[in-house]
Amino acid sequence: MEYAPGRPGTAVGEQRPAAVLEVNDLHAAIALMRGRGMRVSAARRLVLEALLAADGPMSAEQIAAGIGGRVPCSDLASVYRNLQAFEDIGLIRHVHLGHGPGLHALAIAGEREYLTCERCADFLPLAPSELDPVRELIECRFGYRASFTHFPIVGLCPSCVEAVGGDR
Amino acid sequence: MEYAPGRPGTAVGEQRPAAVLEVNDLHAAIALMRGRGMRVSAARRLVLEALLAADGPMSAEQIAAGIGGRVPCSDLASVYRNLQAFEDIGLIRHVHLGHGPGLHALAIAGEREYLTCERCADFLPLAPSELDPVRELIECRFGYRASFTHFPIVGLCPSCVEAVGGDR
DNA sequence: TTGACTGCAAAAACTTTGCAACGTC
DNA sequence: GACGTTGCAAAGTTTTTGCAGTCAA
Repeated sequence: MEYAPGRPGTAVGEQRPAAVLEVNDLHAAIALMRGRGMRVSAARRLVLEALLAADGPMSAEQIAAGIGGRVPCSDLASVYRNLQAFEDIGLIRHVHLGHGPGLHALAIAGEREYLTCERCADFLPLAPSELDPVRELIECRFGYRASFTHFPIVGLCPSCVEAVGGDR
Repeated sequence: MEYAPGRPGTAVGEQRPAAVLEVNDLHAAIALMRGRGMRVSAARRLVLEALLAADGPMSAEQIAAGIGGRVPCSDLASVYRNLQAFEDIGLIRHVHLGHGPGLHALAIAGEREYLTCERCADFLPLAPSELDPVRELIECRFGYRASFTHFPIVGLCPSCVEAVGGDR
């Protein structure tokens, strides 16, 4: 069974926050790479195209396999290296939605934080501002400044809450 | 969430058995095992002793190495199998405090939820009731019923908030 | 006695690294 | 032409599985 990323549930927070990077297409991403002194290779283009075509975070393996497996994409090791390089310049970020491989997504229009369901693996991307009240409550009570960009809030989504009943 | 490509036994977030009541010593744990039809072997005793002696969650490797490395403990594969078995009956649970191996702890006197620091790896165990206000806020706003037993709240601890300054 | 459990070995899943050849600037 | 990047191979880390022998009930 595959992890099946790229299927956000009922998007509560789909209003795009103020763009941080303005990376809204391949050319902008490439411009950013050039600006940082990175070379623009075919392998890197393919990684970016896969991420742009996806509707959610992808695993390195999915990216290496190419979009829908059609594209004879680059080597998995190169994909990992490039994901790291892209993350270093802030072009992408990765998130751990439960067990399994880390998932990568473009850092388009700023950060995303996640709620994810441990039962059905659905996830809900949010703009950080939407979780600010949660963050404030946690910092007020425990002093910790929480971030849900890299490790999400895990729990049961509304459907699964209903499915498993009121308890638990 | 559950990423389990052909790997039975990695189910995350399956409905767990009712929380273990007052497993506060080796005998109670053994009684629970017997009650569930499990055999009580030397290897299993060692795992339990290591967890009882620990002052926090342990990795499988630490458990296999024995308490302080003194005990010629059991095989790592058996440790993993037994941790799985113990978790199946609700005797222990495991948590992912950042990258690295999963960490295991007895489910003594109910659950523990965690806040963990992504900078210094410190963690703060809490009784679930302490996080109920956070849970309520999340469920009210997004419908998700969050649980921080398996994946903690990740962020910066008070010391690291101070160390990195006001901005993040 | 029986079959659950163990230790050992091997492998799977995910990720990183070394290196010679290649392709971008 | 220089050197950053690639693909291949190998290895590292964490966890799982197969198997024959062992041991708890």
